[in-house]
Amino acid sequence: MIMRKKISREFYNRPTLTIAKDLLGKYLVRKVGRKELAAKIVETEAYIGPKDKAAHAYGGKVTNRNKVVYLEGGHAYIYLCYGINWMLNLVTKKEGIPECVLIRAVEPLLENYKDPKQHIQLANGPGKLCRWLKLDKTLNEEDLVDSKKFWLEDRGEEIKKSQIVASKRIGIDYAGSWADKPWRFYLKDNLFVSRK
DNA sequence: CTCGCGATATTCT
DNA sequence: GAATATCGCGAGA
Repeated sequence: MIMRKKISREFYNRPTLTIAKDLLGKYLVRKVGRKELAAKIVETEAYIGPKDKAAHAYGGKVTNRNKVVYLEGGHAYIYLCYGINWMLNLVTKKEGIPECVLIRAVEPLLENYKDPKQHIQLANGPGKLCRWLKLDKTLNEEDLVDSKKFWLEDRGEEIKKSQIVASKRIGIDYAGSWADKPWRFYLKDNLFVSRK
């Protein structure tokens, strides 16, 4: 018997760095037609609002793209990067505070698979996990607390503090000293994280 | 194995 | 017009 508890609004109304760490070991559930895809989160990055040069909301600016980040915690912020890859973010904190957590890698839950190597390759990167979960702009601005298509679950997995590794974020060298913040978190020794 | 680069579309200057 | 929170391929070592 697997415990399946949908994550509620309160979860998202806490400090963003805390949420980024707590998300490890939680599950994303995505409903496509009759099928349900589930994947365990193994890697995240925090983006802290107006003061974080690497964040889209740096300086408190609002654009058509990033306005979703200003919504109440629990919404999905999905946008296109490099014209090809969708990125999944979870909005945190109250309305008006533009903070979010980028989901960088997940472990797909599969009943059977032939090649373990392929299994790992399915979702070990922010663009790939969106492809696997069939996430695109139609899911942007989706409220994950209410949604019937896409939400998060706690399946009772406990992650010990010693299993969480903090490191620098990836792909944001343009952000100067902000690029050095240890705001990327992943599960130690997990094969599904995007990079070592 | 590592490295370099092109794809491709949305956004901002 | 330039930049971008990436990916996958192909060349070379």
